[in-house]
Order: sequence, then C-alpha cells, then structure tokens
Amino acid sequence: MTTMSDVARAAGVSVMTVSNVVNGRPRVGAETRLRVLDVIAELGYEVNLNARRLRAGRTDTVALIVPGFEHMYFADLAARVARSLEQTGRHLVVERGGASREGELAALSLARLRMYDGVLLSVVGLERSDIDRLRAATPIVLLGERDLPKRYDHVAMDNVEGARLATAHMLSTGSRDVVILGGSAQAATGEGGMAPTRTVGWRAAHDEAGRAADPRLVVELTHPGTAEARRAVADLVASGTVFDGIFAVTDAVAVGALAGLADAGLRVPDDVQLVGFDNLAVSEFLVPALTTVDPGHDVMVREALRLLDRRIAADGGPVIAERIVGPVRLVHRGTTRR
Amino acid sequence: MTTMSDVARAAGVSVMTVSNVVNGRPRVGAETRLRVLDVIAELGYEVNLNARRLRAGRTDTVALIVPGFEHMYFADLAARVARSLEQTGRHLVVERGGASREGELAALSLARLRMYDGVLLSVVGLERSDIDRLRAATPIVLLGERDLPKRYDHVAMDNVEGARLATAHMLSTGSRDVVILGGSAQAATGEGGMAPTRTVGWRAAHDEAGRAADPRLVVELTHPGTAEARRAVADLVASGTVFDGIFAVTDAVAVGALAGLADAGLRVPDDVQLVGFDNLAVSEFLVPALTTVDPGHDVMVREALRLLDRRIAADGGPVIAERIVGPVRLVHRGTTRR
DNA sequence: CGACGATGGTGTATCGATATACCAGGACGT
DNA sequence: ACGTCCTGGTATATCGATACACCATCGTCG
Repeated sequence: MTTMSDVARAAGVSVMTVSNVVNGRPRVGAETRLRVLDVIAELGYEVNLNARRLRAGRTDTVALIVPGFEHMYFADLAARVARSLEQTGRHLVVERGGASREGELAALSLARLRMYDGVLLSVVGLERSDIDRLRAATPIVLLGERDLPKRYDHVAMDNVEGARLATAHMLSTGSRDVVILGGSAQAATGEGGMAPTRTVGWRAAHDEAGRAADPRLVVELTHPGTAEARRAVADLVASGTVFDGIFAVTDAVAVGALAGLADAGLRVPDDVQLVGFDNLAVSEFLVPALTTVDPGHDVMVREALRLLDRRIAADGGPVIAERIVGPVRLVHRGTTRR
Repeated sequence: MTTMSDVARAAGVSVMTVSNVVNGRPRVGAETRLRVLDVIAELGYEVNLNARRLRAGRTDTVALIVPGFEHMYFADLAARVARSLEQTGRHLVVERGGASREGELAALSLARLRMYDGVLLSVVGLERSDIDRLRAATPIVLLGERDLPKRYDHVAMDNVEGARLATAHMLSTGSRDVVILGGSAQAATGEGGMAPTRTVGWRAAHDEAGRAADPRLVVELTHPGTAEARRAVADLVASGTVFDGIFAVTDAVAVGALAGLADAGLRVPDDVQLVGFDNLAVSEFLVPALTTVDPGHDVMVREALRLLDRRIAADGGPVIAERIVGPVRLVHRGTTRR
C-alpha cells in the first residue's frame, strides 16, 4: 500500500504538502499541485481513512442502526437516508442492532459509535434504561415511538393519529367490529412502543364514533410479523370471533392478514376491510391494493438529518434536544370501501 | 474520552498491560487483571477502534455492498449474512453502491475497502472493466451472475437452470405461450447479467419441450421493478398478445405482474400461470402464493463467507480463485397448476 | 550454588495522516 | 531602508492502540 510519504518522496515535497493537495487546502502552488496529483495517479495512492479518522476525528459517514435488515420498513428508510446524505457528500452505512437488547447494545457500544460522525438509531427493542446509560460523544438522533430520555433528539411518527385515521375510516365505511392485529392490551397513555400507541389510536377512533372498543378485538402478536399475523387471523376465524375490519399495526402484518383472510375464504373489502400502517413499497401492488397509513418518511428523514447536522455542527457543544412528530396520512386503496 | 493511558495511570500499570487485559492476552497476573478491569469499568473506557485498526489492521467487520437498499432481495441476503457473521464474533455493515456506476465505484474506492476485513460485493451495475481495474488489497468475494474477472472469487446462482425449471414447469402444466417478463432479447451464451442468463434458461425449456420460443414473448424492462412490470403486463394485454404463462425474472417483477393481471381481470393460475425468481419473504404471502425459484441463499451465503475467510486467512498471500454456482429449486405454490 | 525457564510486566517505535508553528523570500507601503 | 504582509512550503508532535524486544523476579534442578 502506498502511503502519503511515498508520494511525498516521489514528488520531492513534504508529506504535509501532499496532505494539503489531497484535501484541497489553499497553501499550495499550482505547479506543485499538478506534480503531486501526477504522482498520486501514477502510484495509485488513496488516503488511509483509518489514519485520517484517528487524527482528524471526521469520518464523513453516518450510520443508521436498525433492528433487522429483513424488515422492509427499514429498507425503505435506509434508501431515503442514503439519498439525502449523498447530496451532502456524505455516506451511509447500515448496521443492525438485532432487535434484541444484546445486539442493539453491541451496536451501540461507544467504541462503535465513535466510528461515525453521527448516528440515526432506531430504538426498537431497547429499554429506556439502556439508552439512558449511553454516554456517547457521537451525535445521535433517535427514531422511534418510545418514551425516550429527553436529552436526545427524537423523531417519531404520529402513531396515535395514524391508528385513529385507519380505524375511523373503517368505522365510517360500515365496519362494526374492527380488530387491531398486533395491538397491546395494556395500552394506556399514548407513550410507549409502537403496539401500545397504535392501540391508543384504535381506541380513540372508537370513542369518537361513540362505539365501545371491545377488548376481545385486541389481538396481540409476540413478534409482529407476516407469518404470525396469518396464523392469528386463522385462529380468530376458528374461534368464531365476529369481525368485519382489521387494523394491522404494520403493513407486514397486513400482508399476513390478507393471506389469512384469503385462506379463510373471506373477501376483502366486502366481508372484511383491512388497513395497514407504513405504506411499504409493496403495498400498492397487493391484490387488492392495501389501504394504509403513510408515515411521511420523507419528512422524518429530512428532520432527522437536520437534527443530526445541528448536533454535528455544534461539535459537542450544548444543544437543546427536540422532539418531532411527523405527519401521517391515510392512503385509500383497495382493501377498504369508499 | 478516556484512553488506554488514562486507565494505565489510574491502575498504576503500563498501557501495554491494559492492552493485554482488554484483548485477553495471557501475560497478565490475575490480581492485576482484576484491578485493571475495575478501573476500566469505573472510567467507562472503551477501546478506540480507529486506533486499533490503524495499528493492527484487523477490523472484525465485513461489508456487504449492495446496489440499493430498497430491493427486498438484498435485505434478505443482508439478514442472512449478518446472522452468519455474528456467530464468528464479527460484524456486518451494509453499504449501497447505488446501482449506478459512479456510486458503486465510490463504494469501491480502495480507501473505503480498506476499512473492512473483507467485502462481499454485489456487482449489479458494474462494468467488467471497472472490476478489473480494482487493485484492492482487501479480500473480496463477488456475488452476481456476470462474466467476471477470473482472479476473483465469485458466487453466483444458477440463473439458467432456475429459469429453465420455472418455464418448464409452466409448459408441462398446460401453458403454451410463456412470456419472460424482464428478459433480454439478445441473450445468447449463458454469460452476462441476470436478464440474459435467465432468458437463456427460458429458451432452453422451450427447446427441451420441443416448442419454439417466440421472440415476441420476450418482454424487456429497462429497470426490472414492480411498477414497470405492472405497466408492461397492461401493455401486453392491450396489445392483444396471446399468453397464458409469465416467467417473471424476479419476485419483485412477479409482484407487479400479479397486480397487472388482476388489473386486467385475468385469473391466476387459471388464465395465466406465473412463476417468479428469488423466493422473497413476502412471496409466500401473496394471494395466490407465488410459485418461485429459490436461489439457495443459505448455500450462497455460506460459500461466500467460506471463500472470504479463506482469503482473510491467507492474509494477502496467493489464493486460487473459485467460482461457485449455488443450487436452485422450484417452490410450487399457488400461481401455478399441479 | 549458579544456570535457566516460567511468569508478569515495562519501554519504545510504529501504523498514516493532520494540526501547529514556523520559516524563507518577495512585494509593497511609507 | 525598513517593517510588514502574503505566498508557498517544511519539520515535528500527535491521535490511541499494538508489536516487539527486553527486563526483573522467583522457584527449582543439576
């Protein structure tokens, strides 16, 4: 591997001059610059980023830490973040926390965090206390809906409102018994994880419509995923529970629900209406196309990067934490009636 | 930030002893080790990975470079690789090449590659000449189906055979006119990108069955994706083309085809059979469930990591490049007849 | 009793780039 | 003629951890 001093020697200048050329700093004469660039091209020199990072601190890299690569939801998010960052000449790497406490904590070790200029952290699977214990110097913006330490910047989506919109739509288009698939029985305050907050919105829609929210229609899923959702719908039908609407807490769950309903010979939306949450890329191509809550990812990503850049610019100085809740919007498609 | 010498001073030992403790090296007495560990815990010390990397070379991190995060296919791959790596105490980061030459080349700069112990590189979008120009010291394993420089290890899936299986199945279950959606008109040799090779398999199935492969049934897609596939099916129907089977070159394309067929009021599999390729997580949950070619990701990942580890172990020494073609398997589901 | 091998530990150079201070020489104003 | 500023450039310490060579005890064995 050629180093800067190899280049310096070959060009007959000091390493510092090479460094200045490489980084486009001004204190170099035009002629010298050209000579150095020639030598660099000839030797195929490239800067050693580890050395630069050690010395200069800067990495020009932002990390997005997600619970797992297999969730389509995060793939979508990652793609958006990457596009935004590239416009500022920076670079995204995605790591996975593993959706387990251990994995996410490992990804969160100060050691690892220090490798990046900033970190966007999806907090699924983390306890509040874990996050509180974190004493990272690296700028962090949290993505998620949990009740999180106030000292962090935090971009959340409006779970309660999204769930309310979804449920209200079904109630207003003729559904009487709307299941929440992937909800949480103990949901109360509007704080907490995704399942509880979305359950609160489901309940709020019932209150508004003057209906009682039947607790038996709250179907919990231990790991809200597609396969489990399909099974849950099968169980629901087998148990003889009466329902004519499903609010699936995520689109992934909705995909499973759609399959489960088809298994049971129930027609969508005629027998059962269905609304998801996330507006995944695949959702509009399902048959019938999935009505879903769009989480406004573009706004979330823009805001998250704004907050991150603000902290990076502050360079460790004090910054007042912000909490931002993105707008949500119901996307009407084929799994609901007009 | 606390450094190793802070710890050393506080514990009354040398930095080297702290380093030995941190890395679990033997030359440390039990009592001293405990004292150092105490101080580490107290000061909240964590090793600076940049410094370690600079000095020691090792990073314990493998990169997977994919064309884009939004392709579900790669999310699946990434999840598998991450799981495998974690079992060996290493760590995965995912970067995106951008599916454009520029992006992928940027991700490929020697500078960036040197940040990892090894790199798995999905070569979609790269020209052979770009890869040839690459003079990286970092171990690289290529994932993809292109005609690639022989000096690289290369894990491909059996595109020709997969496409042949898919097409043959439809031909043997009553389809007479099988469209290849996302194929390539000039496909010939069996080498090249995904579209050409899968087209070769499609043609091979026709040859075997003693049928003529009608070139008008090769539908090209400039960007093989879901939305474009849906449009293409609409165009196909509008043009009055007769067909009763579709081999979609990827599951993402198949999802679009399924939507397009539904739009056109065609029943699957009664009017048109459909087979995809990739066996995405979502495919079994489609309605009807998608018959597809399973690319044997588990084998691909295992082999790719084996090849990578072999190179990492060789530590820059000479290694004979291998080319591995994983097995494929047809997964029968609801979009085809028995 | 002296050599010798474990055991436990230290000092120093080094990885490759960057920050800082400093220097030579020419232009320029007064 | 002299101080001052600007331009173009260099020498050196440093970021934080690790590799290597070396050293001090101490028990023990011939």
